[in-house]
Amino acid sequence: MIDYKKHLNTSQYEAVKFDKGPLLVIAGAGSGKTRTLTYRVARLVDEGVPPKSILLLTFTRKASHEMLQRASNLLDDRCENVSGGTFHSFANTMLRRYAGYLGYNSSFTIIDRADMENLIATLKKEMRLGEKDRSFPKKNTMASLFSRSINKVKPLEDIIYDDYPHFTTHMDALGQLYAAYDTHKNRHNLMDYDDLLVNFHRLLKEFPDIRQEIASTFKFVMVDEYQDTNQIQADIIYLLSGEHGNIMVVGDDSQSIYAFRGAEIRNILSFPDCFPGTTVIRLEENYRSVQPILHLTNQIIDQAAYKYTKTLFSRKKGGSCPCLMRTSDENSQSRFIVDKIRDLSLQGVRLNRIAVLFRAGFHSFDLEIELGREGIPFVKVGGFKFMDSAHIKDVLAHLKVIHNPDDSISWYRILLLLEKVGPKGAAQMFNDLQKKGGGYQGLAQVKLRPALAGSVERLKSLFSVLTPETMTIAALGERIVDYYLPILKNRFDDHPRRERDLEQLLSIMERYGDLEAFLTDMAIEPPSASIEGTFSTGESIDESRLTLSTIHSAKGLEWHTVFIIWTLDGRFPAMRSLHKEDEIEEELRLMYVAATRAEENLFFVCPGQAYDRATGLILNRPSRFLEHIPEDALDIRYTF
DNA sequence: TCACGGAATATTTTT
DNA sequence: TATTCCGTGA
Repeated sequence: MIDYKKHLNTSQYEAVKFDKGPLLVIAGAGSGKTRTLTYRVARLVDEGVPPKSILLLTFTRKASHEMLQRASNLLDDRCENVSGGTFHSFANTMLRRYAGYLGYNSSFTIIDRADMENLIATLKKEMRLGEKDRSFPKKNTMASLFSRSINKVKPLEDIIYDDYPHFTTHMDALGQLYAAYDTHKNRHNLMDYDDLLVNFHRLLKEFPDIRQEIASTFKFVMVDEYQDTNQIQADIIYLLSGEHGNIMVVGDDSQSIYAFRGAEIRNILSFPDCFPGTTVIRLEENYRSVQPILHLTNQIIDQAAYKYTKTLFSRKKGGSCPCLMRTSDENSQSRFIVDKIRDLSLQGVRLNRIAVLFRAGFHSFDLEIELGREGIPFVKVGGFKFMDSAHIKDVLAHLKVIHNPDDSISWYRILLLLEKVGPKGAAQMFNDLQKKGGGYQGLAQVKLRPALAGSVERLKSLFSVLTPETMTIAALGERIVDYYLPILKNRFDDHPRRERDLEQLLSIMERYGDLEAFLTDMAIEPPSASIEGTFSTGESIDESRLTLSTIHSAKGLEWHTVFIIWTLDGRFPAMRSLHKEDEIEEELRLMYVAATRAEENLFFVCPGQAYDRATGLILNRPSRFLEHIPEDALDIRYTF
């Protein structure tokens, strides 16, 4: 028997014991949110609710894994069978089953952000839009624009007018591109991340009996990080649980920092209106930080205009006052941190208990150089992704066309690898191959210029030996890698390292028996960024490294000592957010998230002045979020 | 039409 | 840092 009362505080216990109906848990930073969800899952299963009928939705695979793992440890293995996962993976599962209803084939391919961008860029070129126009948005920006329009459920025009007014001149072209992008996906059986949600939502909305079927399977619905849900996700939740109303959502409005991706803080703020009769429980005891840090973070978040009021408190005694350190310039900021880290090491604080956080990836460049010079080992998180590297994508493309022969993106990628084949050539060949019936049978019949014959022959013979019916995935992968190695060596100077990555990929393939499952996982639940082999060249994978991270990537984590750099007004909050009220609010919440990562020591660092290229202004004041904090909460010092 | 080199440029990113 | 875009020569 689990002794719930003993392991939980009063509010946590109340949430865990809560039975039926809508429940909103406002879980402050470090207040045991995961613990509460975990215990509730265990409790339900413990009391005989079939695990399959519990749906637990999260934003990351890691979070969902961790919770079910911990629930299993509490109770038993039954907890592993709880339904759910990430929103995207759940949507995917349902869509594979019902794709036909939406005019899709169930072997659709999921395309990632890079694929999305490349497809848009190719279409732009084909349609000859914005040629040689420097003011035309970059592919990255276009992808954001389109995605934003979907996630905010707003027409593209509104997005452009409101958020990207400098692109209004390109309105028509962008509209055409958007339409072309959409048609292309439909025609080639492709779905991007947004489509997974949108189409699942459509399925529930447009086919009531299917909704009924799905909704009746899940008697208890739980959602983690509710403040990060967007409109579509909230609608999905409503459609799934509106009828029985057994819905528990957990989140912290003060930590909503994904509005730029469509997250709607309104979802959590107005949850009680959506589900009448909602019980609200607040978790306000913080188990992470010492009281002086909470004293400060409470004051930071007090400046927010819209929020659920809550005041975090801690029983952790001691700790010193957080400090704002003003330095002369960027480099002295870096040197301050290096010195301080030296001090801390002498006091016995290990490097992996320290983090430096910043607003944007490039804010740490100078520091990285300084750390390198001083020989202080560090990891920068959020940067490089295993799955994004070209060589991995190249190999995967060959598998993808086996599963979905219409996958134009992968075909392009494959064909572009051939010598003397560029964008034009690839487009031509892909067209021909589709006319001949598509897929690799189509490829076999394509007639070619003699100059190309050689390399294409090799590709044809590769496909002729790839027989998914009789071969394991790893075996397919091996053939493909054999074929690909010469290309790899030709293209990349650092091929030895990349070759090792491919070995890794092959060993991941060993774990799968089903091609579709493998490809889906690689798209929406890829292996974590720091795959072994990428870092471990000789030296042991010593976990004693300093962490450098964007604040976004630091959410949910904690360290003994935290430095927040570039807390200069104009950098943080960023210049571009200053004229929009809700964007400033989000910057404030971001500052709050950053500061609440610290357990014992918290330093804000602010270089004396910096030039802002975009506006031509000299920035020289500390962040406005820190300016009005009384002296007893924030200690201001100078290192000139 | 392709391949390559150099210059310019930059929010944040769970899927 | 690293990615993207453009101009050049083959």
